[in-house]
Amino acid sequence: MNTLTETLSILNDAQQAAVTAELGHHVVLAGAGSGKTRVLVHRIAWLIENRSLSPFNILAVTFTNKAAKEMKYRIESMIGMSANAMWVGTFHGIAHRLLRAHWKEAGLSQNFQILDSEDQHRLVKRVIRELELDEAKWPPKQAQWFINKQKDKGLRSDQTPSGDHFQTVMKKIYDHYEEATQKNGLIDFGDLLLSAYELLRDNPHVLAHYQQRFQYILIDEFQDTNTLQYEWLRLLAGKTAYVMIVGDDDQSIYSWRGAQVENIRRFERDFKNTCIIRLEQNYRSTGNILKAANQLIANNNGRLGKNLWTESSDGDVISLYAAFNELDEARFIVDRIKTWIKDGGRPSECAVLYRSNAQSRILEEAFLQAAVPYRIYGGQRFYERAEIKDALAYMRLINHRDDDPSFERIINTPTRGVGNRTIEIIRDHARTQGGSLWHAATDIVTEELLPSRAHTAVCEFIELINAVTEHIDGKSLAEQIEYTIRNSGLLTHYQKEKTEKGRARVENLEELVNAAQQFSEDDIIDGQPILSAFLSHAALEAGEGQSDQFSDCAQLMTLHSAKGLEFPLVFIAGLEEGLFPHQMSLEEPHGLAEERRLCYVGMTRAMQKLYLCYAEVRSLYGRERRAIPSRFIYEIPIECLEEVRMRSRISIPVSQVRKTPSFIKTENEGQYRIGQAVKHGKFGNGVILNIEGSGNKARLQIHFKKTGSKWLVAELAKLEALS
DNA sequence: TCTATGGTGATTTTT
DNA sequence: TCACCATAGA
Repeated sequence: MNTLTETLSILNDAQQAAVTAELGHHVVLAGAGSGKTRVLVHRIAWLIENRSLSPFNILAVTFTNKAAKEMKYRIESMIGMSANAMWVGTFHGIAHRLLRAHWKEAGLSQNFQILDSEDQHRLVKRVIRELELDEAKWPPKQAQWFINKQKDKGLRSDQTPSGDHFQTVMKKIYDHYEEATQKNGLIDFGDLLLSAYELLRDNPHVLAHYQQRFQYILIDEFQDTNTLQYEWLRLLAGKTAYVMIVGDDDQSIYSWRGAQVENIRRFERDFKNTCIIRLEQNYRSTGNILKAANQLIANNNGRLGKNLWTESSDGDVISLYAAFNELDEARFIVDRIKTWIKDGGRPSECAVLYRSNAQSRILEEAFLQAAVPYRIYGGQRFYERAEIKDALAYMRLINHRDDDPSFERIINTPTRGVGNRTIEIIRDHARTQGGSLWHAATDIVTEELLPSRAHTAVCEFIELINAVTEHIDGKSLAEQIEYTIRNSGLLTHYQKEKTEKGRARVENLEELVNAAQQFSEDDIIDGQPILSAFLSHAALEAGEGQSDQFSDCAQLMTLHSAKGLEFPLVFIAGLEEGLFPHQMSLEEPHGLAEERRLCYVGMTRAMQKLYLCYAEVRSLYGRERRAIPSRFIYEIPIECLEEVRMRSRISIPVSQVRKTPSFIKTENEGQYRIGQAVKHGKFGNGVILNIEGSGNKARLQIHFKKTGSKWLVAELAKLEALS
């Protein structure tokens, strides 16, 4: 296999060590831009060619579909054969596959459907209403968050501790939610993982089968794994599989959705004789950018330790622009991008990164005004659009009559005279008689329990679904969908909307038929009926946000969505206290450290040139506020920075601002630790957010449940430690 | 069933 | 400020 030996020689020592490491457990600490994917792909190829492992015995897990696809593609082009026997996928995708194959052992119905987060939100809302709870007091969002958090920890509703009133109510909502999903054969994202975990845990023969099969397991972005994913891995790996995890603790930016960086350390403990390999040579950024990023991240405590270096030159210094306000900031950025393009660069080589989506609007306007092509990442994805979800709800109901959320979604979409009152009657009937909404509706119709107009409307709906079901039988997937959207009245409904939006919706529906056409040729999943497979695909892979993804545009996105990407020219906008680091994060234990990692991720996206921007005045929620430059700016070595001055405006030189770094705080740990729960005589319970100094002289920033954040002197505060 | 109005509250996102 | 919601009224 010449290709492999040849390409091996272009890898650096650390990369080669990772690729050719003898079978065992490995942690690969892969810094930003250190060629992580390349190592993963080579490793797999090496295992197949030099250790004669069959692709069949390898499992590779990623977090996003995009990463999974890329990995699979690169492996196939490297080993020169199809890697279909190998399982490469996301945690959710693999869990889904397991559950389809073993639905019976997992206690699911054969045609279980996947709820995406919007579906989940609706269902939680429905449950809260049914429990007659005040929605203002018990926001569905919060309940949804609670439920997902429990599932991330591996807890079913009956396993969640009921403590105070809040816990008790949440638990009750979770309980009813779980009942509803089970009754309707539905499974949410968290449930996919949890059920897959329980499947392996409770079925020794299933577990043994997969343990025997997967002799080698690779997991990418390990810093993003949550408790449940970790336990699942432990279970699946058993005592025999070798596991290689790849990750970077400095790029852990998802702790707020359950990711546990500590899993990297746990791995070293739980998997015996683990060998650590560090990839520290960076192939992406210039020396200055790297030096600045290294220095910044050095302010965090408890790192696994890693220092990126590069062979490339220092390059340009980082430019810092103090904008007068956010408009000025946006104009400046667009102006510099215009210059970049004028000098022969491409728009797509430029990225503007920001902390919160709200910042994108002003930027967008500036791009529009200057006629520079741009694209905003994120936003609504294809399979999440209302019209697409409507169409899919029809398909789901056709596929499975007991899918209540789908029933509710389309019973009156397009409007067909089934009002709230009627739906309420159907719900009531379903509740008292048991069974699904569809079942209740057919009951009500045969027993003629409705006023005549509503009766006809419901009758027509039932007949419509039945007729469509019958008619599309035996047709191809695309034909099925096309027939359904045409005959359900959905297409006509959107065609009637004369707005630009309406036109786009019609186009999207047509695109859906197109997607179905392509699907039937590509993806065939383990004997699952094609429609069912397509519906799962739609839920698991929401698709790209925008259609013009390949055109040459400047890229606008949040710092979070920039992870994994790289651009020659990068701007980080809004480096201001309260915005970045965000106020909300400052009120959370370890929040600041994560914000700093986010900044690190942002900076390390830049290959050639990095701009940092902040506004001296920023309007937020309609109020103009004086902004303080972000502490992150001061954490960058001054020799890497150069302040940009614009025309007539006067800005404060960095050196001068630097004299008053009053907000720079160290996180020295002493008797107290960050995240610790404490009790104060007057303020009640709180959590330590920040520590300055040490011992009794230390000042503690504590976030109290009742009164918010306060700085207190440890000696005087008389705190009682709770944990 | 559609539209107007007012109250609310406002990070980060993948599956 | 603005977008999202729920509810009221035509």
